[in-house]
Amino acid sequence: MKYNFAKIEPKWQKRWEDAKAFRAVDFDSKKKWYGLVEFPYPSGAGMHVGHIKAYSSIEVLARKRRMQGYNVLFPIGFDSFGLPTENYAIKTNTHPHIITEKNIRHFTEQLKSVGFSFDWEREFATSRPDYYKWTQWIFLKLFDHGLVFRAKTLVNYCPHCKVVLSNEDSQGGKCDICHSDVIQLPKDVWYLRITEYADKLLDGLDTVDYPDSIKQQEIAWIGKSTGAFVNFTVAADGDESDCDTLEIYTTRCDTLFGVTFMVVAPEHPVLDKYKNRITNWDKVEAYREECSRKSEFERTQLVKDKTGVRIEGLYAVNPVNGKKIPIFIADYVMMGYGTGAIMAVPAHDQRDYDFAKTFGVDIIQVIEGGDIEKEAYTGDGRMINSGFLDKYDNKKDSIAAMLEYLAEKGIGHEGIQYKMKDWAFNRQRYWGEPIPLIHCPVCGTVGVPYDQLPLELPDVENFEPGTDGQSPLAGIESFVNCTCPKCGGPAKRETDTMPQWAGSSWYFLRFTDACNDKAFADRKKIDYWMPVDHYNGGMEHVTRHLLYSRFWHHFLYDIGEVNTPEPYAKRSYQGLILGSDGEKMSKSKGNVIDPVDIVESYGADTLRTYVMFMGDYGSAAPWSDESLKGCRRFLERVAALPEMVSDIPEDAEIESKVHKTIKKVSEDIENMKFNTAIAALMTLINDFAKAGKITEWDLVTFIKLLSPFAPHLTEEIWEGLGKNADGVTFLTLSAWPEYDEEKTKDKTVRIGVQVNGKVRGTIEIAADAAKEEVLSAGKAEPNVARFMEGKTLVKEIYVPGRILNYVVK
RNA sequence: GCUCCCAUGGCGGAAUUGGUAGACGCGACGGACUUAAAAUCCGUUGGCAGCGAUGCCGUGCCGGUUCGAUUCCGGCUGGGAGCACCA
Repeated sequence: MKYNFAKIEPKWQKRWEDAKAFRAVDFDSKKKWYGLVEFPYPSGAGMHVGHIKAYSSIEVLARKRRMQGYNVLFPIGFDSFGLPTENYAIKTNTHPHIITEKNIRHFTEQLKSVGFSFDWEREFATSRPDYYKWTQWIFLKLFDHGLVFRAKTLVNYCPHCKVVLSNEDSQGGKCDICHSDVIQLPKDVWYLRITEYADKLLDGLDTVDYPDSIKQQEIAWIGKSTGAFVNFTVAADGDESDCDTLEIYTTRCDTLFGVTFMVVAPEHPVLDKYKNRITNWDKVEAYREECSRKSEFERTQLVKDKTGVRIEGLYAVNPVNGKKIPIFIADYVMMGYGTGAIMAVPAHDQRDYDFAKTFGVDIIQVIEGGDIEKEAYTGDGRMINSGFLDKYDNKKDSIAAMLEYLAEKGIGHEGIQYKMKDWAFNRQRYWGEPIPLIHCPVCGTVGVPYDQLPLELPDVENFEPGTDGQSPLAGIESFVNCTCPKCGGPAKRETDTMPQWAGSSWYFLRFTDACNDKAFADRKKIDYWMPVDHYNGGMEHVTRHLLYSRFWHHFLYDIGEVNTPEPYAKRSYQGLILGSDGEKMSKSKGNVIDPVDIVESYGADTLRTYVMFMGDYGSAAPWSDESLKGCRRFLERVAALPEMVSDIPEDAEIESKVHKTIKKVSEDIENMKFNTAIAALMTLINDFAKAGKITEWDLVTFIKLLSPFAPHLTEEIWEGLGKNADGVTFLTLSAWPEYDEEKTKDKTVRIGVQVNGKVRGTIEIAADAAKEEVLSAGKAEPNVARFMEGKTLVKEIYVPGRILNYVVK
């Protein structure tokens, strides 16, 4: 058979589609398997070769599962709200809706050309009202349960995109979309109380099958720490009656006796309260001003050189020893973590130490060890200069003792802090889900009634965000003005939209029931399909999409809408495909590979096989046209296999090799070791070539094993064997081969024979040979005998089937 | 700075979790076919020495445990990812 992929591939894609071969059947009695890939953002650039790799793993598993008799749900949709489309709309003055639908058509065509076995009947896009109706519905549920709140705080703001960003969207101080520097602005924004779910998100990790790297990244992002809140007293010089408490958070409350000053964040409200008491207010205000102009990036640059201003006219009192200590304002203390104020222990904290050295504050050592003349000592040791704590010599005991003391005196208590912050949720942009809230002057903030959903995104003339920091929706009076659902009085709509991540936070649920207009999904269907059995996606989503969607799902579980707290039973990730130069693919470097070009010139099967063969699935690997051709050569040899089939009796040796390959390929696919699965098939075809002739069973088994990787070619061979006479008995739905364990075992084994740990020869022995027999066979090996001659045998080690080692002196 | 991960031929990568290092593919070299090239097929391919059998060296570096270490432990060096003044 000549390998004409250009003819074969569209032919089978059409036949599978016509026969609805990959349709998932709700409530089927077969065991369900739900495989998920991160649905694409339909950008104008079209599909990237990285999409192919990301989707191929679950594709291979899904095809194997169908052959194993599972009822498989392998869906696809589009995550179609977002800034790139909106920016393109502004540039071309075309409605984002039109651009989006066009891009979706393009993506669909491209995905189909690769032959992915998606159930296209469940396709949807997050920007369509019948979908975002339910995104809004879930938002309202969050609102009803007190998980949506508005607060004026310092927020991350991208001046380029003119939009407020969440912490997750501004990792490393850079905007997630345009990569420009993010600045901090005080702004009134909507938050989702994800911190309420911090513990559930942490604990849930123990119940799921995620790689450690993913779990650790989520744990680090959530950043749970246990410590203590302690109340210090602040008072004005000369007027002790004018006092207040200043609460701090610390993880080392046992060092309280070493506190020599306090530091508050520049934005701390205590400053405003004592404005009239602060004698150097000019300096304090100037410093505040200076800090507010710095970007997050600048603020984290000067790690060594601490800046700050001493607050004159105020002092604090250390609650454990009554000592008066100075208070400073400095930007190394953040308003967003803890209480925005710290107790400074310069002897045992390097930042406090640097600050104390710069400002000439006392340093009192309270833990023995190190050399505090040079640097802060952060290790463990015996407590000193610490009153009742001096008897303790480790931090666990001293912290426990101090906590007890604080509780007894009523000056502090144990507490928990998280690095993760609440999710800033509104965006001052057009192309997103309208936030279904109404501002009523009488009733306050009121949710849009559920029966009025979806709150449709109105058409606007101009998609450009307003210079006043408002969404384009703010300019549409017919949208803004409404009546309050509670009191019926005039009210105004919220005009901001939801962030990019809203639609993807629950999309996997929609796939269980994509067309439902009564609920986000039918509960029975959720119960049948959920949780997702295997979810593959990129590492870049671990502290964004993965965290957000787990949060929403935990919430939906808590209000009784879904059957499990965790949405994904198993998560994996793919490594990047780099350009042939080893660099990350980018247009500017000119090293981008377009999957469509590869499909056209080499075929989808070659592309699919290659991305799975390139290397370890989880690692980055550079693209190589030469290696791609190697996979093409392999498939051409496969196409020629039927010519080798003849009516001969099964050769025992070949049969054993086929059984071993069934085992190897089956196990490797389960372990996502796709490269070695394909290597095993290459080895087998080499063995076939050496044998010259093979049986039809050999061939059929081979193409079944290869089928998940190269479904079109193998389907064509299957048809050529007359196995698809009815037109619907597809190879890709046939039974996965089973192996006979007995036949994977060799009758004889070659083992290495070592003398003092060095291999000196090999012997071939019966697999079940007795130890005595093997030991004498080993000694008989001429080269081994040469190395043992004249020496005394000290020890003989035989690991059956593995190694034989003689220790001689 | 902290946390985690990684290091194997000219290249991508294998190695049954302590048991013959380098599977499979690419590239390279030699040969067949061809007027020629491409394609295809056959052979060789970690380094050094040797006609060869074979020997020595070899999984970033130094040391340890072990009959035996790519695998385990300690210490370096180099690279990657994440977090980043988190109190």
